[in-house]
Amino acid sequence: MSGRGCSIVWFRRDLRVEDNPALAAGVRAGAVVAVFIWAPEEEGHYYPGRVSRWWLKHSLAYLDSSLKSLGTSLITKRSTDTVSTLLEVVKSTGATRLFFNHLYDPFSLDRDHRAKEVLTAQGIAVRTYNADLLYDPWEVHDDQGLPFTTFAAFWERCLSMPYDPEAPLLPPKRITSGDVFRCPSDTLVFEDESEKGSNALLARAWSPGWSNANKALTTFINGPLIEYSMNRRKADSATTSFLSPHLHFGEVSVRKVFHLVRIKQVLWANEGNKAGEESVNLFLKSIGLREYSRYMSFNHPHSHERPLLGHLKFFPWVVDEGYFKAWRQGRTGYPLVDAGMRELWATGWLHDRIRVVVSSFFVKVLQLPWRWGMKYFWDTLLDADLESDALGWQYISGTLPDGRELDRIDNPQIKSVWRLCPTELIVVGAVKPAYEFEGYKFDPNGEYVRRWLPELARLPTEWIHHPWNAPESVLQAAGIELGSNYPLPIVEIDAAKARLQEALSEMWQHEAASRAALENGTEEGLGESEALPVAFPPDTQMDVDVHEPARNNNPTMARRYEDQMVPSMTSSLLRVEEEEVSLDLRNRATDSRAEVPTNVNVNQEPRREVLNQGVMQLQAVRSNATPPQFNIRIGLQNAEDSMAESSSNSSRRERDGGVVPVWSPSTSSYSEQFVGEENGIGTSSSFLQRHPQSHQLMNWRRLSQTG
DNA sequence: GCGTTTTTCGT
DNA sequence: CGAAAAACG
Repeated sequence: MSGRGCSIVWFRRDLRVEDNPALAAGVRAGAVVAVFIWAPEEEGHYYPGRVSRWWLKHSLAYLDSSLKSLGTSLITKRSTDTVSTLLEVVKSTGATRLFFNHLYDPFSLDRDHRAKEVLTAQGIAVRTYNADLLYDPWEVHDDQGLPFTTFAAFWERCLSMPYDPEAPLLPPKRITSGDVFRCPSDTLVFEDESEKGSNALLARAWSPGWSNANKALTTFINGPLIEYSMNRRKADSATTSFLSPHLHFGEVSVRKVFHLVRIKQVLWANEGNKAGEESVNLFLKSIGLREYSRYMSFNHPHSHERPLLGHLKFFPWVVDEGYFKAWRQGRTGYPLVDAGMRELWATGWLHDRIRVVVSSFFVKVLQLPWRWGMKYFWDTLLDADLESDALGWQYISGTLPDGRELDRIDNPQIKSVWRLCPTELIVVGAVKPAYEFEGYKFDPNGEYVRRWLPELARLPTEWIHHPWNAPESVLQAAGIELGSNYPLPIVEIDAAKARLQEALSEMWQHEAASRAALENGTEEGLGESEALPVAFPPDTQMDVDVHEPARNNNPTMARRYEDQMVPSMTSSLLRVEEEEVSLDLRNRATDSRAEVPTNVNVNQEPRREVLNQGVMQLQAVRSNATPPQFNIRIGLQNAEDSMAESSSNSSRRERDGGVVPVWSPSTSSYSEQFVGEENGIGTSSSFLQRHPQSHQLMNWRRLSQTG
């Protein structure tokens, strides 16, 4: 593979030189031009937030200096069209090969697919690799070759695959630089003047860059990991790994994390250290959730905008921007929620447990549309990650096949103890006032609340999580005047509970009506247009500050059935409306599909729908009649690859980078149908028990029909 | 100790 | 809600 021309190594969210298969392949092939392309407008509404861009800026600088010490440097390009920019880079450097690592978010799946097609058509050899996951999504499936729909089963399989995840690669010793001088870098601007001040503080707490990521990993493994199972629920303990932003940008490979952690586990197991072993399992589970988020995103490319189970689209969301604002500012009147929201705003960071608290409060108490919350997380979290956050919010909203349901209100009658969903806010037990509020579980001494809500700092612990119950004298002594320097609860919990039940019964009513309509064939019966997910509205319409409604505790407030509207919080840098994009893409995909190179032996069915390559493979695996097939294969392969390919089976390895995850935008109709199918379900769990396979079957059948 | 009841917890 | 763990007697 060496010889004429150099290789482009296209860096994206794999900003490291160690265990970077694309870089390693480039180095193996000869001279390398490393390039990073900044085209955030392509991410649609998910233009990275301020802190995320701050991280990226520093991570890129770090990568550049690492590459320089190895013999080349990082070319940076500003672009509004990544694929044509790639093409330019190829032309100007005379490259003949392109290497990059897989991403699994819907934007990347589509863009990478196009990149591969376009460059392959230009005679460029495109090779891609798994660098982000233990296993590529299409490697993990059940015995029938179908993707898992529950996390537990998925993760169990991951941990018992017939082959281990790849061992991490060492960094290259030296990189032969391609003709980088023929391809000048653009200066990338990641923060504007107004953001610099806020960003200045970040550097005190965080150090982006791949070798800092390694340091964080080592620190964690040698320190807090062993206590992980004990401490994981404390809101402010420094016992998490703090790896998530590093992992998001690929500064450290998850496979390296996995291997090192596993080694520790074996060690502790030998010593009979049960707690340590358990800690590792728990930590690995959180790694597994990250894997699962990619898995879900790959198999259900719309999971960042549509509930996976369809009933939620009938939930009457409270569309109240005043609530939304109060939540963002940490002025809901619930100390733990408010402390969390202020920490998020101030630092871009939240402990996982607090994320659950604030997002549950958002969905279940305020009943605001979940996507608003997800968008806010995206804009403010240092480790904002589309797939992980989508999974998290869907989990909270009760729309995952294995998640808990939205309406988990326990035994209201039996014991006059009720909870608004398990771990979240409230556990009432008349007997134990100290544990009346869930806050005490995560923050038993109120230290976390006091840190982030100085106005409550002088309140005794007894009342710190429910100041509205405190006697007036106590409040006075603490210098608190509720409704003045700290808000009264924005929503009474009982009122919220009643409203939630009301909303849920409304949801099921609508859902049943819709199902009935479907069965009668009168599909349009119940305001489908109203209930159908709508894409993002024009920014102005949702601009949060345009019209702030008076804070009303009025129970009859605006409710809407569109859970798809997301206020725009970033200054509008968006290029096009989403519909336009997908329309555009649909055409493009259809047009280009026929042009997929078919000069490769494995590409036996070039005309096959490329809708979801993972699925295609899995079907092949299941039937066992044909080996897995990749409908898109890159042009030039060497003989080894072809042989590996033709002898492949379900447990094949993809070390040598033939596969690019493919998603074509016609999936939009696919997901709609998925949701549509699920509308026929009364409760997801019972349905799944009765028809454990129906998810996949209906799903995949639909898929092949769309072809 | 061990059957029974209570509490916890869940991606 | 239902399984698993803890607490009870």
